[in-house]
Amino acid sequence: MNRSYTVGQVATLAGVTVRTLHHYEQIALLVPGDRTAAGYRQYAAADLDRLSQILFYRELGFPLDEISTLLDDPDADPAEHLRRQHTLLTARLQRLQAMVDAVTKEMKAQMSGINLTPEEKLEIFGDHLPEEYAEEAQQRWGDSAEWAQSTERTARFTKEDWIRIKAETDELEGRMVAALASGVDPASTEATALAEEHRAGIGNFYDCSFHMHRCLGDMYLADERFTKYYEDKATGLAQWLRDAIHANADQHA
Amino acid sequence: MNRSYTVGQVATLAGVTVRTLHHYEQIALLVPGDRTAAGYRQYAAADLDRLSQILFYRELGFPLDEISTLLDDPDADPAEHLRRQHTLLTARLQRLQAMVDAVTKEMKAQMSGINLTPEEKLEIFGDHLPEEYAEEAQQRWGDSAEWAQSTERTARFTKEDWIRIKAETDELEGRMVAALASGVDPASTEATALAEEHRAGIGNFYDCSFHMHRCLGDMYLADERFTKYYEDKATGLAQWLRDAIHANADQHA
DNA sequence: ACTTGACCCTGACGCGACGTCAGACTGCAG
DNA sequence: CTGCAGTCTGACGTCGCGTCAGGGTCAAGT
Repeated sequence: MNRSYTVGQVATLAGVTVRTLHHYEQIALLVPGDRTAAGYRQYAAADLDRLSQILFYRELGFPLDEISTLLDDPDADPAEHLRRQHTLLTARLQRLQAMVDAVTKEMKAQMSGINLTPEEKLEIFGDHLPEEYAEEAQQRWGDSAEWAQSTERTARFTKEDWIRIKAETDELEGRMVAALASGVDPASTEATALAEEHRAGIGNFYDCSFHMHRCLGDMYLADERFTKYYEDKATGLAQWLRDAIHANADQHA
Repeated sequence: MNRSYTVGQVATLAGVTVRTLHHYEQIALLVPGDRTAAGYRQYAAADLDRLSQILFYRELGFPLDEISTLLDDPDADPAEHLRRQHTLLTARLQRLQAMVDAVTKEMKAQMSGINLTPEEKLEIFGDHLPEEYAEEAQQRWGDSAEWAQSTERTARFTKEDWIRIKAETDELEGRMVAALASGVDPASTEATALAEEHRAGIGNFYDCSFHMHRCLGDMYLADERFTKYYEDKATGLAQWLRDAIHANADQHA
């Protein structure tokens, strides 16, 4: 019965350095269950167990303090962790797959003598935040028909498409800000026209029904990241847009 | 013709901060082609191109100075980079896949009430160096019959098997060190007996012919990592073992 | 012409996650 | 009882930036 392990043993088992284990104890991430009379750390099986979890999340890029809170969360049963880990991994797999695709695409392009523009190359790595959004979005809506439509359409987007869409969106949002600033009622025809333009813009990605548009509008208030996006443009814009969307949908009911 | 970009533009395009670009210039990793009269950085298309490469290798965990040497290598045509990137990516994909497998395995185990030992859990993350070896090994020998045999056999290894094999290897290498230290001629029967034991040990993983054993022995000298492994045990051991292996193979020719 | 606000510059310090000594103690093998 | 490998606790170093501070620049609006 191998009951406990020394730092060195744990280190070699886990493929980390002794210093790392010292560090993990200092920040109270992994405190060995016991000590010998001479002060030697004694790691128990449960400690190794925890360490494996730590290393897992670490490999996925989590900061150590977040790992702490994750693992010390009292209402997180092991199965919960496993499920989370599984989804995290599949997300990473998709990201990697995207990188593979990008590289193969560039290989093809190079072989046929075409040179991609730097913007095109950067698109893969560039949209890191949108990329994270995409991961989560897929977890939420990955099985919806709209999602499939969106990925299908965006796959055919050229660089010019992206630039155009970005410009259109910016311009539209600018007019919304102006409308809000000059006190336009979200229920007014001017506002609902803007909302309808918004819905049309989404049509670039997938067919957005009025009902779905309502849901989106609600989410702009419910999800703080969307809220922040709009509130950063103008305070009250998230609410205003949501109301305009609903008014527009009412009109078309 | 959008000829040059400001830091901010590059930053948003690439999804990094301005500070990062400043940093990359400080360490001479990415120096913008030009500056305006006022001292503003002006990034050209080639700079963006280089940045995308940088971000690629960075995402795969390369330290920045290594990226420098990689990208500044004069005899590395773009196609070379693309090939390297592709292989790196597929390697990572396999690693991730292994993690996925491990997690699913643990999920299964948990559902059936069996609890894996911490050692088993750590094996996935623990062997990080061996893991990297494995990646490269697969790139080198991934299509050989021996590789298939090896993965097939190791897949059936239990924890006890690993411990036993490790112990056996350590013990054998200890006797080799002793033989070398006491001046045993690598061509002597004592040395060839050790070499034969070494070959038998490899038999744990795959059937190792004398010819293949020769190749392995040569590689211990050719590949610096293997060399280091043996030289760390005793200076001259790599050469000694290689000679003993060849002498043993000669004997059985 | 003037202001304003967004963007840019150069230091310089801070931080997370360890690496890497130094100096001293411990445990076990021969 | 003498090595020598393993362990201990500070403490400083490193890498890849984040985050101010203090000051110049640029395009737009008035």
